[in-house]
Amino acid sequence: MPEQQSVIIVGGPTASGKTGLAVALAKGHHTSIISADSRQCYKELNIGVARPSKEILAEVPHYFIGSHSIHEAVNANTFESYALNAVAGILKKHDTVIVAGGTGLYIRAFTEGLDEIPQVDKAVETMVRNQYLENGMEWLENELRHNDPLFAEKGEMKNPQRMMRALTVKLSTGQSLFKYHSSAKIPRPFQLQKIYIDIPRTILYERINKRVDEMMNAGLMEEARTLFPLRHINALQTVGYSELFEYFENKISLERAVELIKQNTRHYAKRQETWFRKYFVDEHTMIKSLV
RNA sequence: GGUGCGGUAGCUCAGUCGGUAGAGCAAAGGACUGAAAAUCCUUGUGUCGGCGGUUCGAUCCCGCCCCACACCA
Repeated sequence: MPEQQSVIIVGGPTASGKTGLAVALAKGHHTSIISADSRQCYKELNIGVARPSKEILAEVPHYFIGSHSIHEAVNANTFESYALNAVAGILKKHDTVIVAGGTGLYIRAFTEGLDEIPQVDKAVETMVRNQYLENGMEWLENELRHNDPLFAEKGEMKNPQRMMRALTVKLSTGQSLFKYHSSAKIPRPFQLQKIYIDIPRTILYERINKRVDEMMNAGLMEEARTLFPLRHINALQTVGYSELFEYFENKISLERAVELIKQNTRHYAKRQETWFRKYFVDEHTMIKSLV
């Protein structure tokens, strides 16, 4: 079998040590890293999203770190094309690329592809959102029942985010969101190796708690304060920022905010584990425990 | 020392006009194809502070004790 170019995926929950492992691998293969992280890609976010240090970024070329603005609409689709494009470029000079990150959906979009769904009508999207904010779940439920019975029957009818998306797709394209879905994986022109970092829950939680304290010492509060006026932007619905925004609004104490950042980060890590448990189940996966 | 108010799930508390009890949060599990660090779903047996008494039956009534808080001395 001929030597093939390959992509090494490094996944794991937040604070599990993905950055360290990815950097070591990248150095070993003399190659670059593509971050698969839905928040580290924003140039306005640094401390709170545990972006790799300047030193690390200078040592190993990174993609999708500080590459976008919170004012841009970045999503799984954006990442899929961005990453495929970056990988193609890197593989012209190297045989291996490292893709490391904690956003499961992005990694899957990159390795397996998303189905083609036409661009939705911006005006429709805004209308749906405003109507929901004004009239609530009942309105969303009724609209979906009338316009997209398929989703109403099989979709998550208690999840406003998904419901809004489904309704928007249906109203702008005339077809149910579910009609666009196929479970087909899109083949990629490279071999995949997957590494999952598995750490005992209690140790992971200790690391998270400690890291949050370090972030606060590093100036997370100042970073959040400058972003406070923009707090309604989607990209800022982020653990570490939302809680401090509440503190700035005098809704909770600083002590409570820090406590909540830790707790919400733990929740986040748990959700990542759930996602990855499913994604990393195949013969190409290597489970690596760093403890 | 006296008086008052409490002691119920890991935490905050509700409740049982006496028939062994339930919410929120935490925690755990899960879903998830253009907001994914988001969004959503599922899961609640605990000597109802201790020991006695009354009762067919007490976590609920009575007595004593222990603990916490508040006030008075």
